[in-house]
Amino acid sequence: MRGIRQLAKHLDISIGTVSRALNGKPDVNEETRKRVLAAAEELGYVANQSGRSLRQGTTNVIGLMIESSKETVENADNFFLGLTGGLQSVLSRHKLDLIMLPCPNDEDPQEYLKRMVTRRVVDALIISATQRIDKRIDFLAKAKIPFVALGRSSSGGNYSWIDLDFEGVAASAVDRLVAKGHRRIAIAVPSTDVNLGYIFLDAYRSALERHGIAYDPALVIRAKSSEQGGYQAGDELIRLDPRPTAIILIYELMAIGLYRRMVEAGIVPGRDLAVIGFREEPRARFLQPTLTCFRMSLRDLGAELAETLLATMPAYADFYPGGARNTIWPLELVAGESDAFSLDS
Amino acid sequence: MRGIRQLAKHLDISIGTVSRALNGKPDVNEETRKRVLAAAEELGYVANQSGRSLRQGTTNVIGLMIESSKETVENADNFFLGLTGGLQSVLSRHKLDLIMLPCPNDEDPQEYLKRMVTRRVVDALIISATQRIDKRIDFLAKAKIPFVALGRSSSGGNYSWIDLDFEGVAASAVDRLVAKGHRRIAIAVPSTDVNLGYIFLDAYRSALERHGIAYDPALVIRAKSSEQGGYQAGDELIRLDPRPTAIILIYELMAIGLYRRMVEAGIVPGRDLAVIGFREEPRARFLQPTLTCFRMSLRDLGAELAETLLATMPAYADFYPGGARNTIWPLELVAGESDAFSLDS
DNA sequence: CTGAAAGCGCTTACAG
DNA sequence: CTGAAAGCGCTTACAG
Repeated sequence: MRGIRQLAKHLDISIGTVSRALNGKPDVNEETRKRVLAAAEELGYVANQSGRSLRQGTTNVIGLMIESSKETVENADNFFLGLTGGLQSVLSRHKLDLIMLPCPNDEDPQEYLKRMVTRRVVDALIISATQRIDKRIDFLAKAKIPFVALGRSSSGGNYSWIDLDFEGVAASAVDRLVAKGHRRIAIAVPSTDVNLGYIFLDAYRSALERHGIAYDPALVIRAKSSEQGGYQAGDELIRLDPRPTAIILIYELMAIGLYRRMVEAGIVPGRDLAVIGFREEPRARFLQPTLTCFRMSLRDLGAELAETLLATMPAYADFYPGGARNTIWPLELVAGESDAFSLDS
Repeated sequence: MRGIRQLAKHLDISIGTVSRALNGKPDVNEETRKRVLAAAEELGYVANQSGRSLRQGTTNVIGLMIESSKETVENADNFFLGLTGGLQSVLSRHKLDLIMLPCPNDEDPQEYLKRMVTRRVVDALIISATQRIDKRIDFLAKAKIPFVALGRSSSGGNYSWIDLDFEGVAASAVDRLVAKGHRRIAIAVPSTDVNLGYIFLDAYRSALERHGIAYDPALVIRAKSSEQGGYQAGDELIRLDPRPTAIILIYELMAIGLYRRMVEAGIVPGRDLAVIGFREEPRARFLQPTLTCFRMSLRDLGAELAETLLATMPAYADFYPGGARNTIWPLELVAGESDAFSLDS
């Protein structure tokens, strides 16, 4: 007998009025509202979410799905935690809460998603690590669950997504290296089916062709997106003959492993090999020579994700007009020393 | 009219029976159960969680609270994601789901916790980053919400916690350094009020005294638990006169910044300065010389956390007898090259 | 401006 | 073994 009923009894007032007062409905006497608010505060009353959800048909919770596969865990860094601040800054305007949904390794991501969605734990979802073919997108679209994807995919039709500007990064990395005289430019891409690998590689290829440099599949190194992967990529790199004079990494932490392999081989990054990383990262900031890479605000990206998501939710679409949105998120070059030399050829 | 009612109508059976069949209650005809399960699968029916929660009074969801302050975001690494696998491996046995609750920076952790708890979004909680005085613990105890803390605190009475073996780590680090002839051993501890800083420092102090070495407050360097912090700690270290010959870091990523500062100063870690880090970390694995540090399984820790939590929940206590538990989680020394020299004195 | 009542989707005593 | 009914805690038309 705790809950709104008890609070109402305490105030000697009906539960309907209590509810209206608490929820800021206009048709409540200001005096009454104050009394209700004060009593709620005093007794520590907060509406039971299950009761609300059941009645309203919404949970007021937004889920951020995370695939906690071994590789993700090692590499996600604090990418996701970095997003939460921005996401919450927008969601809190609408009294929506954010929860993170870590998909267990041994559960199929689509099954997990389906379970969370059909159980109605969340009103809407943010998914990430989109695969080239991603069944989750089709499922969410079919189930009419509002969602936004962090990452493009070939799946689905007209859905909202935000993706990093892989094209811009690849183009500006290649441009920069070519301007410094490089012609044999290697690239490290993920060994998995994650869509960004394809996009990045395509963009690299186009950029090369724009400069009249033939695309050479031998210079594409597939590696894990980790330090270990960077070490392995370095290993492959030094075996290439003739050796590339530059390498573009899709994942900045690879630089740490790559540097280490280079040093072992007596190759000095920034002098014998130009290196360009991807996202600027506190962890890579201490590399020597400093890494040329690209900067973005995770917080701003989080906020944009939230707004894009809300735009797809009928209840909030009015605040964020425009409907389904597709955004390419720009990154800004941060010049370091790792590619600060020119080739004398 | 979707939901269990629709499913029941489809099967031409009562909703009560459908519910019992779905929930594995014994008093259901096997034939009926099969039909229900098949139909549920076919129609993609999953019980609405709000309905269940409201009726049962439980959500079957366990929350892992994360404070996403700027410092945590930069430093948490994948500590939390690393825990989720182990947590889920245990929780899934009881059909409990895990969600992560990121507390916004601008919200008081206790208020956030209170809101989540009173709204009944979760049945129980795992909290971390315990402060020396942590109001959350008192609140949860008073509200009778089952919880387990990752980290000890001076707050609260008899509650369940698991904490890393800071005493063991400090003792074995000091023992090892003393055995190699070090007497001036510095230590880097967090600049915040997080409880582990106090525990670690106390243990370091006792270990020194055990070896008859006087405790010197000047050798205690307060720094942020990050690479930047490591760099600053290094900066302070080289200003100390006489300079310490060894340093123990409470956070392994500090080693990256520390190394960098040492190299700038012409001091070679592993030759001129002995360094011992804390938790082994993929990120620090590529340091040269390799870092002496301590190993633990995040997955196992997650599993232990889950079992400890379930032991405090009336509905599950039978499976995990023993009541409130306090566990010191051991770490195993991984010898590296960063302290592999002896002082000739 | 307020109260009484319906009903969101489920589970679970209670009859039979 | 099954069905009919109550009720979990809320919000919201509907009267007044």
